[in-house]
Amino acid sequence: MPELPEVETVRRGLDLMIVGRTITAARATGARTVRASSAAAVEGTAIGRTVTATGRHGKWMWLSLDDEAARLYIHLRMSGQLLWGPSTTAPRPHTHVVLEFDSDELRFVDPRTFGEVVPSIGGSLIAGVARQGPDALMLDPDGWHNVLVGRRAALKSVITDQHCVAGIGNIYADEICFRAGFRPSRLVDTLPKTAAWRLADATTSILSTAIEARGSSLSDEQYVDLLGRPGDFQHQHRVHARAGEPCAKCGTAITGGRLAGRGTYWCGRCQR
DNA sequence: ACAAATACCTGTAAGC
DNA sequence: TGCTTACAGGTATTTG
Repeated sequence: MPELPEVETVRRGLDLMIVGRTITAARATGARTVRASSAAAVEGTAIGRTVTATGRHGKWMWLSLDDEAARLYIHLRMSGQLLWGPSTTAPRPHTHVVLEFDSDELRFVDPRTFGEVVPSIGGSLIAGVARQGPDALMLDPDGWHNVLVGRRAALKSVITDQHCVAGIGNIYADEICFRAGFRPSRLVDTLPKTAAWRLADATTSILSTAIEARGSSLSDEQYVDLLGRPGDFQHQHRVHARAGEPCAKCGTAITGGRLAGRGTYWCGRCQR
C-alpha cells in the first residue's frame, strides 16, 4: 500500500517525466475520485497549464502548475496508482482521471476509489493537507518528543495517525517499531526517555532505505511505480506479514495479531 | 479532549 | 464448482 516511500518514489518519477511539460487535455471520469470538487474543476485547473514542480507531504503529493499558484493534489489511499505512458497504451479498468501531455498521458487508476485528485487555485492548502502533522522524514528527536508527549494511546496508533506524524502507514509502522525495539501495542506514556531518539533513528533509517529500494510491493502488487514496476523493499521487511518466520535478530518466531483493526506483526522477544 | 469503532470500496482468497 | 465470508488498509466521521 502506498505510504511515504511509495509516494516519494512516484513523485520522483513525475519529476523526471512531466516537469516542464504542458497538459494538453484532461478527463476526469471518476466521480468519487474528484469528490472533493468536481470533474469540471479538475479538468479546468489542469488543461493548458505547464507542470513546474512536484511536491509531497506525508502521503499527499502534488503537481504545481504555472499560473494562479494552481496545484493538483493527489492521494493514492490504498489501491490508487499513477501510471505514465504513451496515449496509445491500452486503457485499464478503473481509470478515473487522465492528463494528456501531447502523445503521452498520466493515468490515475484506482479500483477501490478511496484515492483523490483535488485541485487548488491561489496557493491555498487543501483541507486534507492542512490537517497533516509534520512529515515523518522531517522529524528530529525533539520533533518526536512533541509527537509523543501527552499521549496515552498505543505507539502504533500514534505513529500511523497522520495528524500526529505524516507518511507512516501500517507496513512501515511495524518495521519502525521493530527497529526501535518497542511493541506496537506499547502505551506511549510508558515509553522511556530515549524513545524519541530511538524512533527518530528508526524512522529515518527505515524510510530512507525503503525509498532507495523504491518502496514495498506486497503479493497483490497494489503498489507499482509510474512505469508499472514493483518496489523491492518488501524483501527487507523484518516483521510485517512474516508471522511464524524467525526474527532476524534473535530467531524467535514473529507474532502476528491485530491492533486497532489492522494486521500487526512483532517479535515478542526483541520488542518490549 | 482523546480514543476506539465504523463507513467507504473492490479484488482476492479461504472456507464450506 | 459456486457461493459466502473475511481480509486488505487510509482517513473522515461517528460513537464512547
